[in-house]
Amino acid sequence: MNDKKSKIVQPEPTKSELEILQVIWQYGPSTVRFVNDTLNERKRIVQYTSTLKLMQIMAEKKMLKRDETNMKHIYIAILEEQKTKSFLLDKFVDSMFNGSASSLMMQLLGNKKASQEELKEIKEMLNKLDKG
Amino acid sequence: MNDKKSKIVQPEPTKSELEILQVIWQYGPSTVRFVNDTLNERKRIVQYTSTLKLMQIMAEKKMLKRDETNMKHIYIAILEEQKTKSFLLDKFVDSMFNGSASSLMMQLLGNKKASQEELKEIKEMLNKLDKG
DNA sequence: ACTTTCGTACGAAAATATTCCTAACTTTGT
DNA sequence: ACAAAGTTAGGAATATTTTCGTACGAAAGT
Repeated sequence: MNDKKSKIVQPEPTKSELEILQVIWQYGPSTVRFVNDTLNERKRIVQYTSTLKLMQIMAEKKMLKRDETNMKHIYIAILEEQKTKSFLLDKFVDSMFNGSASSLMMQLLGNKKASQEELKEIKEMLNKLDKG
Repeated sequence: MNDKKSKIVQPEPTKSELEILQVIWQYGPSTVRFVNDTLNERKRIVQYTSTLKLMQIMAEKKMLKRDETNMKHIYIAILEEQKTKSFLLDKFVDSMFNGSASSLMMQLLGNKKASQEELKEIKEMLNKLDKG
C-alpha cells in the first residue's frame, strides 16, 4: 500500500459549501459571479470575494474543479449530487433517527411539509417499487 | 411590546450539542458523568470537562436546565425531542431537497437504509394516515 | 490613452465551535 | 485525619468555518 491515504472518504461539505454546490448542481458549471449573484438573491448577502474564497477552498478540497482557460474561471462540481445527498441523508438519519428511515418518515408525515400532494406521490413511489 | 426579543426562535443545536441531547432524550435527566460515559462508549473519546463545559453552555443557551440541589447536577432537556427533530428535519429537507418530502423519500428508497422491513412499516403508516 | 469595471490571489480578521487545563471544593475510602 | 477520587467553575488554547480587505492584473467603455 503505497498511498499515504488509500481510503476514499466522502468529503463532508460545510453549510456554506453546500449552498454553493446546490447552485452548481442546479445550473451546471458556473462562474463565481453567477454563484455569488444567485446566493445573494436566494439566500443572503455575501461579498463577492467571500464566495470566491470559498470556491477556491472547495477546489483545493476537490469538491470542485475549475477550468482556468479563460479569465473567468468556470467551476465544475466534482461531488456528485446524488451521492452527496444520499451520503448526507444517511448521516442525518443515523444521527437523528438512529438509522431508522421509517422513524424519519413518521416525523416527516407529522409535518406540514408533507402535503396531500406529496403523500400521493410517495404512495405511488412505493407501489412502483413493489411491482419492480 | 416590552420584551427585548419577543420572537421565539428554535435554537439550533450544533453537532456536539445534538449528541448530548440524544443521550438525555433517550435516558432522561442525567449527570455529566453519565452523558460523558455514554458518549465515550458510543461516539468517541472526549474528556469529562469537555462534556461538562458543553453542557454548561447548553444550559446558558436554555437548551438544558439543571437541578443544582445536589452536588452532582442533573441536566434536564428543555428542547423537546419531537419539536427539535422536526425542526431540523424541516431545515434539512428545505436545504437539501428544496422542501420536497417526496424527493427525500426518493433518495431514501434508493438507499440501503430503507430495508424491506422498513418499507413495510412505511406503507402501513401511510395507510393508517389515509383511514384516519 | 485613460478610467472604470471586473476578475483572481492571498492573507488576515472575525465568528463559531470544541477541547482541555488548572484550581478549588466535596465526598469517599482507609 | 488523611489521601484518593469525583465534581464544578472558569479561562484559555485549539480548531474550524466564514467573511472580507487589499493588491494587482485584465477587459471594457469612452
